[in-house]
Amino acid sequence: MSIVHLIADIPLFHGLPKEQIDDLAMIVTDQVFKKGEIIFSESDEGTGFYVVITGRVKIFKLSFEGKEQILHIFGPGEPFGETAVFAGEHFPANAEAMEESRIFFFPRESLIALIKKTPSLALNMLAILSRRLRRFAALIDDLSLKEVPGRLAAYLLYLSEQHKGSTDLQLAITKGQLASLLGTIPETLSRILAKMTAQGLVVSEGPHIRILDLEGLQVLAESGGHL
Amino acid sequence: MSIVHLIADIPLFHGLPKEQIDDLAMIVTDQVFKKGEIIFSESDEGTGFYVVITGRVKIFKLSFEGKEQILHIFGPGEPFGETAVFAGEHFPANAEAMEESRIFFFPRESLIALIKKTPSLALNMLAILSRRLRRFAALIDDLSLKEVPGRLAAYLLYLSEQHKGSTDLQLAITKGQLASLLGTIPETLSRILAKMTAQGLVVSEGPHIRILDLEGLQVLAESGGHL
DNA sequence: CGTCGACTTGAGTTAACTCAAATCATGTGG
DNA sequence: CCACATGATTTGAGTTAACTCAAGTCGACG
Repeated sequence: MSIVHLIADIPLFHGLPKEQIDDLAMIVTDQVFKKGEIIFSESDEGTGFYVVITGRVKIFKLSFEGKEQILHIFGPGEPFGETAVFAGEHFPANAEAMEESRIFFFPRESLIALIKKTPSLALNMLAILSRRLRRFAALIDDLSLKEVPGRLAAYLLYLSEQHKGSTDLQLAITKGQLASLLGTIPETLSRILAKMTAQGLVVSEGPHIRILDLEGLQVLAESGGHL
Repeated sequence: MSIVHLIADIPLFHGLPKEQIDDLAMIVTDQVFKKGEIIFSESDEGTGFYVVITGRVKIFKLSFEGKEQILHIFGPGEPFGETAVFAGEHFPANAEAMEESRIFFFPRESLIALIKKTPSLALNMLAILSRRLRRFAALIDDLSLKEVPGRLAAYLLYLSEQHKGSTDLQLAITKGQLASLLGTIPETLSRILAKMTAQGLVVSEGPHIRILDLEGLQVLAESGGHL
């Protein structure tokens, strides 16, 4: 597929006139990152923003001792690194390709110029940032006010919703990564899954998890999460 | 001061032509909330956004058991509740006046219409949301990867920077609220302050905290925080 | 002076952590 | 096709930071 079509397919740019898409195609940088490659680091200067075309990218923070907290996992069509364009000089977190990924990079000035010309793009961008703020608020809520079982239950319910309410879930990430996403470590996650299984809430076999007691999980997620 | 001047003084609206300020003045709702009054709750529909004119407002989440996590404390000139305008139907958290506060309310449609007309406003708004995302990322980092002493140290250093590097700090909030801001409880905060005092890092007398060992605090904040 | 809220301190409990080791799946080179 | 290296996951044992509950202190204000 041509660069122009790939850009036009990015939800952020939906509805843009052809001319401006062409402009974007002129200035885009097309890159491929291998699995595990760092796209940018926390201290790097943010000279532009990125969009995932294929593959997956994780945005994460690292503690002093090396423990990681995943903030986002982005897939095709999703932009990342935009806050550096609008707010500051450096990126607030690290970005790494979780698998071989094709990434488009757009320099800062062109995005700002484009937004000035295109109100609908500004509103798209505002909507995206607002949704992320909302997700962050939920994550803070979870980290601060819920225990790990509650977070896991909430996550499983979220996955279930994504799949139209299916109770047959396939993890797209490893359990270690899930642990990092939930703000815990693999050992703890493993133990809690074992407990949930013992209580008949779920069945877990490798990356496949089946929800047995949807209501039970809901109670767990809402009540802060004591198993 | 007139409504028009008050609106023109809001940083978000800086640089707007007089005509549009007048438009805003026509549609603004001017409200006063007493200390402790709820401005909106998590489940409320977000039909617009707010700006603090005088006083202070806290944005917070509540756990099932009633523990609170403060997400923001906003003062004069700062907007809040905007994410509901761009992203969703309901507010993602609760808002309460921490003291008697004068609050302006702007309905959703007028803000969106204004942004369509005014690219610089869009960029202002994007910058504000980006800065908040950044702050949230830092908070998530703290909650997930640092222990309470590290968070407290980081907060004290932040306060010191706000006051041009002064080591004489005056808390603008109660220690209980500080605990909630740091994602802990008053008892824990009290104990940690006592420990820090015992180690000669700070002196704490009521709402007044003096930093004795700036470097020590920096080490504590950066290293995750073991006292 | 008494009450109320804010703060501190003590004692006991626990969720989640660290460290260590065993198990399992996968894939590669011989 | 097998043996071993690699990474993911699980399980066990011990430790700890931070929590809950309870009690007491302190200061401001009516």
